[in-house]
Amino acid sequence: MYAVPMASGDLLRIGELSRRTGVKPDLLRAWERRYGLLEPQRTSGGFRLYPHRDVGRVEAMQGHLARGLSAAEAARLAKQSEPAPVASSITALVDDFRSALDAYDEPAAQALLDRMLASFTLETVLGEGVLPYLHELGERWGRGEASIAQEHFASSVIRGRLLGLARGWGSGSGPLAVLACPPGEEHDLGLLALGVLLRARGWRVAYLGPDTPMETLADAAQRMGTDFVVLSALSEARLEAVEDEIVSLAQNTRVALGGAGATSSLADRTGAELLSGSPVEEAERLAGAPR
Amino acid sequence: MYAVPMASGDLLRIGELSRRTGVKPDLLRAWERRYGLLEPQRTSGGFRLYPHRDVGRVEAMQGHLARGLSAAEAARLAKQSEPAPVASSITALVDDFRSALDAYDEPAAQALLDRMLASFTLETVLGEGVLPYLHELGERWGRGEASIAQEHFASSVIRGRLLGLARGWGSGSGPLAVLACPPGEEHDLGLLALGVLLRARGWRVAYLGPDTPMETLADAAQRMGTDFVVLSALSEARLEAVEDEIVSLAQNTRVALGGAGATSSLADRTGAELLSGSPVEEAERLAGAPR
Amino acid sequence: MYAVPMASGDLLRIGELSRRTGVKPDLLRAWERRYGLLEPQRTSGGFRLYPHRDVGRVEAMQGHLARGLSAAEAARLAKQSEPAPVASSITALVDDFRSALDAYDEPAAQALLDRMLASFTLETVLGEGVLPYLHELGERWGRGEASIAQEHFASSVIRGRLLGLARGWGSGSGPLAVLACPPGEEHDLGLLALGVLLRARGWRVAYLGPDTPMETLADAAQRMGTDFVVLSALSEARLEAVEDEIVSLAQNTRVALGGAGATSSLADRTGAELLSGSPVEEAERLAGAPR
DNA sequence: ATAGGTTTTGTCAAGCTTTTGTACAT
DNA sequence: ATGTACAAAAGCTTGACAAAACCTAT
Repeated sequence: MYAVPMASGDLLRIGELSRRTGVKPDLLRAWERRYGLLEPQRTSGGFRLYPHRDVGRVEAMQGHLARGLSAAEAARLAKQSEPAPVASSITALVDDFRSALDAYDEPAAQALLDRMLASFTLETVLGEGVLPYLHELGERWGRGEASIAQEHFASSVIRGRLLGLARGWGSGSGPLAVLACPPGEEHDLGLLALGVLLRARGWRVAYLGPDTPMETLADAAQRMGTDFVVLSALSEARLEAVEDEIVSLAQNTRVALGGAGATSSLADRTGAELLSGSPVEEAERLAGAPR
Repeated sequence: MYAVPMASGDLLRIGELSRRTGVKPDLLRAWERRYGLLEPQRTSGGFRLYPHRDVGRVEAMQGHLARGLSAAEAARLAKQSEPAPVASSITALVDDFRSALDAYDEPAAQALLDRMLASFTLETVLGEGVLPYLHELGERWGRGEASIAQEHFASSVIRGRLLGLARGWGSGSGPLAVLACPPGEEHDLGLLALGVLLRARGWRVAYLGPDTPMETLADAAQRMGTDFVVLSALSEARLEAVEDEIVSLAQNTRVALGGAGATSSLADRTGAELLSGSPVEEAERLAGAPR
Repeated sequence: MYAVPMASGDLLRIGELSRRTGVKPDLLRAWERRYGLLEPQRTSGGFRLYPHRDVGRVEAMQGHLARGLSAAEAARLAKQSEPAPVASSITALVDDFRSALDAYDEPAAQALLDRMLASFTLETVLGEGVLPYLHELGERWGRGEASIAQEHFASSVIRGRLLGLARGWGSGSGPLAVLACPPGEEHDLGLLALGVLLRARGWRVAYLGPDTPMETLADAAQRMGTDFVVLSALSEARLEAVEDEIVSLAQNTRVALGGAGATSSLADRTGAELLSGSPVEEAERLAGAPR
């Protein structure tokens, strides 16, 4: 039964496991008895000895309970979800991705995107891979270390990929978001990422893209019967230039302002919401996802 | 794919049909009784259930009434003017495609693109479907018949699809073309189509897209060791503004000018080639396609 | 729709489903009783257990209700509608693809191919989706776990798609490859995949397909002035049967042997090259991919 | 357009069972 | 440490009910 010599070291007794997880010993035993959550070794005297990894398992159990799952389900999941597959870290892939784009090597960049998407969630790929890369590229350009050609080349590759992920994003029955940049604003990749992320959470998306006149936006929103309009700009001036139109739009529709150009004072003045976080954060918040 | 022409679809009860058409339930029942305008199914309990298409029929009825016809006549016309059900030629598909985009119906537009691409060659789909549609949309906008929102929405759908077809277009060993629009020029879909068509003929493509500064273009072309640069603009002024740079670029590299803004005199003055035909024609010519 | 197997996944009790959708438990039960909207499993004690996907179904129901449909209609649509096409990883898509083909669900399989191709590169879709599936299907058939009908069904779906991707692959100016299977060999999907991948790298391809007499092949190669002939077979015997013809063909042209039936000793004896890797690897190698 | 009857659908209650955290006796 | 007990929370089924929506007929 005990079998296994158990090479390793750290074994916890039930009191210590309880202290580390905040779960009472009685309950730990109940979980073991009822759901087989843990399978501790025993001392010759019968005391339970838990391997250190069981701390994680108990915490997973708590997490699932907190999300509202039944105890039986929570235990089942906590037992099965041991290994985090841990592909090579995303930062390594992003480094390669940067190199490929810097060298105008489109096929390599595409292959790296494939690998990122295969190993990580969409949120991670965008939030820790693609978007930071774009941000950094913009800064490098500001410092004269990257050419506009490089930025355009990279943008085109990424835009193609995002639009590919977006195909069909107008279908379904979720809430509808209309996405656009104000007149003069051409940087739309962050907004595009937001759209894809909202889609991943079940929303419908209608994408109008860069440099969209406000009259036409209001009209389109009305004709689609939308629930929600997002305006995004890197430059605050671009948003301020249409402040009045935002005010009137916000009277009929829920409006949110995003991108570096969206400030809280502007949001206050116009009656719009402010999306101050990254697309990943804001998509999560908007979709009310507990995650 | 998303498929299916949607045999059935949603069935509306009389209240909802009334809400969508603005015609009171009593009147809808009267039109049914008196003129047989509609022939709804019934629930087991006797409630009327209208197929979605009846919305259109009621709207047609309203239109005829507004033009002064008698109710009997209006109903007769509304009943007979059902749209042709089957679309098989590319023009029919393009008609549907236009309708879908006009209605901001992205999934339907995607499904139609699927059908076009499944039934016709890329050259046909672009040359007789997508590009003429874009051209027409531009003209409708010029006449105030289409909004910019519609143009942006359609552009985004089409751009996503073209970039999808373009994925991996940098790989292989064919001749390399660098594609860009001059500074200030934002209309790049024709150029994108050219790139996809060149790719279909075995070329490699590096795409820099709209609003590309000339210095950076020259630099990128050199670093990639390109054989060929294409500059495209709808506005002649945008090309003339960089005439000198084109001249110097053309001394080291083969350069072609395309789009409505490319004129033979400009080509003559700069030493560049002129792409006077459509992307389909020019791709065929450039790739020396035997047909 | 795709749904199906899905052994695991987290299961929600009615309270949690209610919390996530905002629909009261009573109403969820009523929808189940009256319209069969959901079909939850039960615990041994009789509690309902909903798969996670039911959240989407309930949300679809809510969406349709909000649009004014009757509850009965809303439920009907919510039941039939696809789960929201959420961008997900290639492995998830491949799993669904496998399930769809196993269930003889051709539209679902096509839709999944669409989504894979929209979101990933051709190399990834073939190399990690379609080809492994075919391989596995062959093995299952060998163990008697899959029927011939299943294999035929899957083959025809995939062949149709590959041929669609292949359209126009003879045009352009890249190197020309002639692809064929030797007499008696009917398994050509791997070869077809190789052709599509070579095409994606700019080659021209002439595809003669399964069961091609060697005289025909030699004649075609000569008349097209080809650079390269690929012969592929799963069975080594099929290639050995035409060993002499391969020898003479290889004296005039570059010849490569692929498929499980191609062995290095045969390649040595005939003077042909050996393609020992997967179609993806070999296409990359042959086309001298930059990588 | 009104009147009077029917169907549909969300909500609630009563009475009973299962699940699960905690307590306690051995 | 084990096993049992217990009570709160959450669920189940059946049945009923009323507001909203719809019907026909006048």
